[in-house]
Amino acid sequence: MSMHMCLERPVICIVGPTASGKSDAAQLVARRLGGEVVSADSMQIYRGMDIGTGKVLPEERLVPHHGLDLIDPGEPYSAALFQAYSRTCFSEINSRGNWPILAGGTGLYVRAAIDAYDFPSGEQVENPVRERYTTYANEHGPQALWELLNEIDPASAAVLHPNNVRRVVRAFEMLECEQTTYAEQLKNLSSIEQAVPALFFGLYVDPEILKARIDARVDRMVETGLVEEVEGLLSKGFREGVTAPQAIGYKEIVRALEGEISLDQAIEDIKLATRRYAKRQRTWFRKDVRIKWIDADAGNAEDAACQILAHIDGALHE
RNA sequence: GGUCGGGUAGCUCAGUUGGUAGAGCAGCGGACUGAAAAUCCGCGUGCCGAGGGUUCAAGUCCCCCUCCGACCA
Repeated sequence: MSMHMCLERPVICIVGPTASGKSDAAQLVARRLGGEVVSADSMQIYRGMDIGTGKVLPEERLVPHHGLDLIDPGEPYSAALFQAYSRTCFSEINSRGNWPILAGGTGLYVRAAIDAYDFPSGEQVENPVRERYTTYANEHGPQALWELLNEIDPASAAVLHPNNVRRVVRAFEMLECEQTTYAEQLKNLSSIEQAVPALFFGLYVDPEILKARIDARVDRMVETGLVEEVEGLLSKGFREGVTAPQAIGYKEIVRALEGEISLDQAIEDIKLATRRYAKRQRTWFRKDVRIKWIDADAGNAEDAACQILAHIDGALHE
């Protein structure tokens, strides 16, 4: 059950694609406003994954940060957990008299934090249903699994592509564990309802410029020890994780370390995967009409922060 | 200088006996409420190196020029 939060100050959301400069801008806004940053990033929650996720390191933090280093790479996590976590952060930050600044590129986490997303059966992460149906799809094919869903929940099957095994499995989970259906939850979202007061800002960077920035950033990651970071994680059972080993920058270095590809190839693969990720982020955030887009082509965090602060000022004096 | 191979989409290349062209990758667009840096769907973007010729019709055949590569001098 999501209840609507009352905060004295709206959550300042700063979103955008990877390498757009969200983290720096968020810090500067927070420092100026008297705020604390809450990261909405599905990979920065993992301890030890620092360089490859572009995490703001402790010595670089100008204000308190939340949402970083929440769990070990082997542990499961979910948007539902992030919803509960982020809202706890918001109310605590609020009670300290500070501004909550939500910054991140994981669109689902941002929406879970701010919007009236309902996660019916609480915070439970693991259940046997997921594995059972995934196995079924592996053995009988995606189409067969989809047809199974179509028999018991045609409405959900209708909005899911048979090849999207992940979502079809998720639909079964909702049926069997949560007394709701995939289609039903989708319908509830047809109009955006916010559960938390918020102002949205997006950092926009021209794709060509962003590509150059991504390339430079990946090179810098390798120079500052990405390979060593991955080696360290591997020795601590990194492979056992479900989500963490899928992170861009990590899966490619693992392949290089295993001799499947050269390091140079891994670096190229990381750059490409990051670019494609940025593309998906652009698509996700583009449709959210609440976002006020800030020109961040120059890559100047101070400047971006100033623009955001000016808009906040404007919004408060309306 | 000579011989051969090649010049087709951003890249790598296909293209039957002549009927104005198609794959992969990249790119672009999109979906997405419990793995989301994940998962999934859609779209070919073209002076076929330049010019001339044969033909109803040329990426395809002929001539010439040009560029790249290999080999021979």
